[in-house]
Amino acid sequence: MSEPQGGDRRRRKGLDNPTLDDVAREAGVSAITVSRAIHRPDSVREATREKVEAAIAKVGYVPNMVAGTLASASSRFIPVIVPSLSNVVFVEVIQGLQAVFDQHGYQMLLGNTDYSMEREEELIRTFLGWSPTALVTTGLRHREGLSELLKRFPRPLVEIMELGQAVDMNVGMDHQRAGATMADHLLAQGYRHIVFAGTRLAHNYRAAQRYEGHRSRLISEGLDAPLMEWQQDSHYDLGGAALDEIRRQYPQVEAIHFIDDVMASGALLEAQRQGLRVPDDIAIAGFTGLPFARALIPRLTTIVSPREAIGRLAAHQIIDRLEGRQPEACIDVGFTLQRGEST
Amino acid sequence: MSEPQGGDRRRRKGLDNPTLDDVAREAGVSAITVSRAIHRPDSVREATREKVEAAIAKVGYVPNMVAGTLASASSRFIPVIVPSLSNVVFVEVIQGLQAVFDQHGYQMLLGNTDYSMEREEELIRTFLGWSPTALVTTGLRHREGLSELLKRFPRPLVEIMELGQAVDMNVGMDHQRAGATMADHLLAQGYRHIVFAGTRLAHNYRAAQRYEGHRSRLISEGLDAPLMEWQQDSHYDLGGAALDEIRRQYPQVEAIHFIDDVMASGALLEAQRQGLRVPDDIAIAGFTGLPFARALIPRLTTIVSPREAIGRLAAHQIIDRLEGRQPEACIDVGFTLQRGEST
DNA sequence: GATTTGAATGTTAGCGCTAACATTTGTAGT
DNA sequence: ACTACAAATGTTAGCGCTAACATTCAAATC
Repeated sequence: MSEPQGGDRRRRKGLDNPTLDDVAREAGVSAITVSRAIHRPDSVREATREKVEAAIAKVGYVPNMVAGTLASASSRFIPVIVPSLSNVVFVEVIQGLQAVFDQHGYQMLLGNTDYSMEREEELIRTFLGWSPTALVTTGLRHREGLSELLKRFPRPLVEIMELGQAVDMNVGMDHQRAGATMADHLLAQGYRHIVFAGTRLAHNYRAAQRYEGHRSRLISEGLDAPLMEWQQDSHYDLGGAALDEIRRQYPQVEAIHFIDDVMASGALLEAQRQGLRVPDDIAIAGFTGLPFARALIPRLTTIVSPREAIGRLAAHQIIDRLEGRQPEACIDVGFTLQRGEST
Repeated sequence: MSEPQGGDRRRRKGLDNPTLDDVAREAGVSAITVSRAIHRPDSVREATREKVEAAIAKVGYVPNMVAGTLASASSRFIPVIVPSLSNVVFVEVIQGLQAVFDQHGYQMLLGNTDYSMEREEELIRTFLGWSPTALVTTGLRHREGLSELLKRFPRPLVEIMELGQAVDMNVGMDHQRAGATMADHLLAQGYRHIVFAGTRLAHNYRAAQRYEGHRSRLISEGLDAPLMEWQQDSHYDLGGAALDEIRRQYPQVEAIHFIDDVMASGALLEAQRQGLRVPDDIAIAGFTGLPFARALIPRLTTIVSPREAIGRLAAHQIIDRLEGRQPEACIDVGFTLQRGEST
């Protein structure tokens, strides 16, 4: 009765939500005026804007972002690719990114590669179909085809976490130097039998870089730089198990340089459980600077990376670029050796 | 030369990426055939599909998801609204969701409310503009206007974390019962002076429900149920500070029931630092069941909630519904009291 | 009052894709 | 060969919005 039923034989479904046209009709203006009242309120007269706002409220209009994006050829999506969410580091980076993106009205699209470069390429290819405004991905190494694709991406692109030859912009730290710094610290403390304990280094190549830095220092002191590696994700329990295995394999070990604070904390607590004195019987060092690592007794010696800052800085590089400014293209966020009593 | 320059006076920019038409021309078929070859490969002849695939590779076609969504009135987006990413609980829920969504080709849109219901409404309204396939949000309480909007949302909707009167579907646990369970445990251990320590309970009302459960048990034993509350986010250091404040204010305190494992762990470690014996001088209980809480010495008594499972189950409810099955509408994931030596 | 000018609003034509219907092609049965 | 019918492909018309251009309107100037 209310609708001229059947009308044109060919009707599309839609969710029959109210559209711009409905608002326009209600407000007695044209659709484009409604669009302007929403997006650039200064470009319409105040009286018009008020009429439009009332009409929007009355019909319960929710803008269709998909149509807007298609028409304007630019979404407000920014995909963010990280290798893992199990690692707090990336969660904090994401929080930094999100805080800034939120403020500027951009929507993050989260992609998790689980440290697989194939998955990274797959994710990015899909995301490109959403006309993203910019792109954030982790690391400087990609599959060859992806690198090519990224080079052709005509919008801001930030590669985070490490430093080096970036496609576009870059925020991170020098992992090799971080590994070397910790090695120096351990050497300065007088330790000579130092084992590096890592997990999945083939995938987590940034951790492998830390080992490289560590190794080069030990070698240059004429020392061995043994590596113990586990093919599973870092975990507290694994840290405890690692302590045992390492002491069995290298009975004279004096210090263990762990891949991260999770493993190191697990080892530290296991040492206490076994009545080992830390650092006298065994010194333990981590990497990341997690809050609870500083709460442990003894406090864990670790390297603190400004994780949320990486996210914020990356987001700001993008926003700056989008707003026509010239951000620093490569930002070294640095790191800090945080001495605890565990070494 | 190659392009009829100027042609129509009115030309839109676009990113001039190759389109379906370009692929169609290259393959010598129509656009819709290409579309079908991509989305329902079984509906075209094998020879055609191969021609199309070759053409896609040749022109470097990337499907425009925005146009596809507009035309089909359904994206493959599923917004997920959580109150915080600082709390590991939600990170794990998200991982559960993501694992299942990934498998089925849905893209999560992450929204973070920071425990604000205004922000929740704002986020959901925006997300609705993306024609989402389904929706996941945290908690059963929403602003009034939002509840109305959700009731009218014609697609699968899951409210996670707690149990009760849901708009559509629901996965979670009974927080009041969890609080009561821990209170019972503490009472059974013989503690009579028990303090509940919480943070931002007005926002985090699920934690407030745990306190309610705790309180009702203590009251029914004729005991006081004092509450200490801090207006900041849970944190290790705050746990330590809380221990001090509580012992100052309630010198006879025997046990502290903390809002979560982070606070509890901070207190546990601070107790050790001060030479207090746990649980003899002070018993400490948490909530969540974080991995490292079990690594501490003594191990923390806590309540373990199946966090990743909540995510997985919610995602499966959605997928089931989308695929025409009839999932359980309300799933109680339960919880487990995990006894450590801290109580 | 006629003219200029900038601000406010309107008209038109797509953005790139897919639903719905239409047509052609292939395959079997008689 | 001739229908019968399904499978494969094509044609057409939008999805709801905004860019680009066109027009109208109001205030300012002569």
